[in-house]
Amino acid sequence: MFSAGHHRILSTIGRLGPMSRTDLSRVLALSKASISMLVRDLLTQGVLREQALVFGQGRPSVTLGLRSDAASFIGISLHADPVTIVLTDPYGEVLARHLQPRISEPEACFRSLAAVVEAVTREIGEGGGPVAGIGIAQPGFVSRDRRVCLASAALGWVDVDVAGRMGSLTGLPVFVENDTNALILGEQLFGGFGDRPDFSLVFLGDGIGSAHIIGGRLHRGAHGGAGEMAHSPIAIDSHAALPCRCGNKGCLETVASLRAIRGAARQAGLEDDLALLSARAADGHPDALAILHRAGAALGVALAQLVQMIDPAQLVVMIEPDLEQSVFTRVMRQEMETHVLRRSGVQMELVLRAPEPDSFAKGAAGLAAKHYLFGEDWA
Amino acid sequence: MFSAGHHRILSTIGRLGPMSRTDLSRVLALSKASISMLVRDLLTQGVLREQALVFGQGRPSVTLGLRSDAASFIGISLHADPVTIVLTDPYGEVLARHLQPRISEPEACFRSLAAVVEAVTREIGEGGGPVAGIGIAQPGFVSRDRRVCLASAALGWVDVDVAGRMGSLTGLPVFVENDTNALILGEQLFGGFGDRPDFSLVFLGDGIGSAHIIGGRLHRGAHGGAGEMAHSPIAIDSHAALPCRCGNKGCLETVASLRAIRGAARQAGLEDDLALLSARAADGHPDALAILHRAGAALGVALAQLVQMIDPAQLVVMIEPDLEQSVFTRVMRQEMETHVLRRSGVQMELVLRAPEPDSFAKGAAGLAAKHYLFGEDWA
DNA sequence: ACAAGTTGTTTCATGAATTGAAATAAGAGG
DNA sequence: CCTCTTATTTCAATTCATGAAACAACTTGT
Repeated sequence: MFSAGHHRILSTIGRLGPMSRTDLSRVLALSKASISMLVRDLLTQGVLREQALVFGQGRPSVTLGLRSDAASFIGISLHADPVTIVLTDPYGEVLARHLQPRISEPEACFRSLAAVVEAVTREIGEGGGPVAGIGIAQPGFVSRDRRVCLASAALGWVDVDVAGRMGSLTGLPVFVENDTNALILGEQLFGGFGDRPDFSLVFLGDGIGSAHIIGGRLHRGAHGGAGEMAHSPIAIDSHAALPCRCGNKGCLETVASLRAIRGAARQAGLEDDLALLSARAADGHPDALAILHRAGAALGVALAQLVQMIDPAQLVVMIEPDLEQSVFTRVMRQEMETHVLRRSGVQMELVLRAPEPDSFAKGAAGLAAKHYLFGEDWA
Repeated sequence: MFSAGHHRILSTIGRLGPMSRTDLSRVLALSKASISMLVRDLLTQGVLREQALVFGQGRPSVTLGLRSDAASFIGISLHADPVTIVLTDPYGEVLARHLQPRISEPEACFRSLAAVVEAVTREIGEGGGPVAGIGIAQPGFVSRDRRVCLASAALGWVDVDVAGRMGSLTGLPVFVENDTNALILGEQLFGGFGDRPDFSLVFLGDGIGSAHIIGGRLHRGAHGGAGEMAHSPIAIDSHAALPCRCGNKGCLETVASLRAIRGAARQAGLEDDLALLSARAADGHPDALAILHRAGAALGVALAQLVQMIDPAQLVVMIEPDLEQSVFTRVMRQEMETHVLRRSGVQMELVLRAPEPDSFAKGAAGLAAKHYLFGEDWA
């Protein structure tokens, strides 16, 4: 379909936004002649469009952008129950959304998902292009080729050939990825931060996950387990260290996860609702303050360790808006900063971001979009 | 000098060891025709040699190896006082070694180093090829282009154009790198472990440093600060947390560095010698045991965090042989393992390795060797 | 000893990707 | 209307890599 040259152009425009042929020639270090030919192909194929004239000295340049109806992508999140299925355009705009109960038995799960994919594909109207692929985000470990779920505790899956089965049910290319990894890849492609070769993402939910983009590529680790931080021993020597489901004590997850925070609130006789807890803390309720302080401090220490080890240009923390304005975030930030050595003039950017309900599914769609735009070996 | 194709062949043989043309064609996914031509060039240029016949079915294959007299490389370690300067061949074999006092004032330092380089270059006899470049390993931060020392606390340097000055003094290409980074790059090239795309190295000395090879490339971080672990807050809530020179308390360095171990030994009224301390611990001396146990446990926790976050295929810990057989190492390993979640059947390899006196200088020479073998943009 | 089979290496004409230089296009500014 | 500047296209040439076939050098079986 596309040659390597075509993919280089598409991925550049996908990452850096619309630009002229001359810009492309500069960025890609290719001759104007090559760009001219490659762009012509992409225009006739209906993937790019000439979308504006930019006037300066000399002949105006024509900015080239992705056509939003070039192709559509399906993203499926198995991160939580209900399962989310979205259809997006190449910019990550959601064109359609479905929710479904999560089914653990693989075959039944795939059949019900395939039925939704079928329906969504048929529903595409004027605005959307043909579906180019399916991305699936799921908790657990995924094989390096993004086809097989090696192990997922949450789903109870071991060595399930997700891409194979879904592929033969739908006839579309399928890409499977760990949920947090899918999330960061979605951020990378659709997040609108331009081209950041090195950044990390931490997701705070009922569990805690992190993922890293290093040198522009997802870092999956030698065994696909990179980014595990939920069981980092943070409160290890504290006398109050809680036992964790992993068998150790004092894991980050036992203090800072939303589940842990709600649990601590219940134990203290408070409502297990984050908004209420934050409000109580803001009013000065000592137990509420203590719980959020402890959780924020623990996460802050873990973030500091991440920053020291990985040194990302930017750290995106996905956190419930209910917590964002609370003492939790304040303490987290402060604790992180005290434990990060800083060379003068050098600063890492910390970004707080509220997870949207579609975040994981959009990330999953991004997997398919990356394959379409970037080609076979983009990660 | 060499084309990209030539570099691909040289780097493959440098990393994976000698191999036949047909092997190269398989590994590099290039046609036999291309390999044939490229190899011919390298043979006539005296960089490769046909070094053995391997008999199997059919025509025997000719293994191609790097000629050890193809080129020599100079490595300079500013890691500690005395400065070490070595001359190596492309296999990392040390052909000559010089020691010099470390001079802080940049210009004087460069002049004295350049004089040694001059002398070493003249001394090369039969065995060695022409000097192809100089690598410099130094504590502190280095610019992304490996030319400028941005900041080095140990040397007191800020924005010193090391490569520029040394280059004009010697007329050779110069590459500067952080000392721990140079060490891991040396391990990668000369370590004899073949081709490991993902591994990490921790150096335990008076300070503690780590470095990571990710996807076959050094991970330097967005600000060149990746791998910092000396100030990871490990013993953070312990009542015995010691103040650290960084201003915080409970940093890894305050417990596990050799300096800290020796300091703790002195405080306990013991000799500040690692071998003696290990021996005492082996005899059951309670203070010695406590000191080594505490240090080993702290490092073990830090290693666990590293493994969880990065998930390397292999973790090389460079540690004094005096400690290697002691309770320190035993506790370190055990503590690390209890805090690493393991998926069944998946194992990370922990390698203990004694630092040689030339380790840093050899790593530095490796910088120049990589440039020679791999071409401009290898990291 | 000889033929057949297997694998490694080289040769050569071909094709694809990319390029530099020149030509052309489309504006701004006088 | 002319000149200057910058963007884009055209075109012939070059570089790079390739597939197929030839050639080489061994092992194995008879």
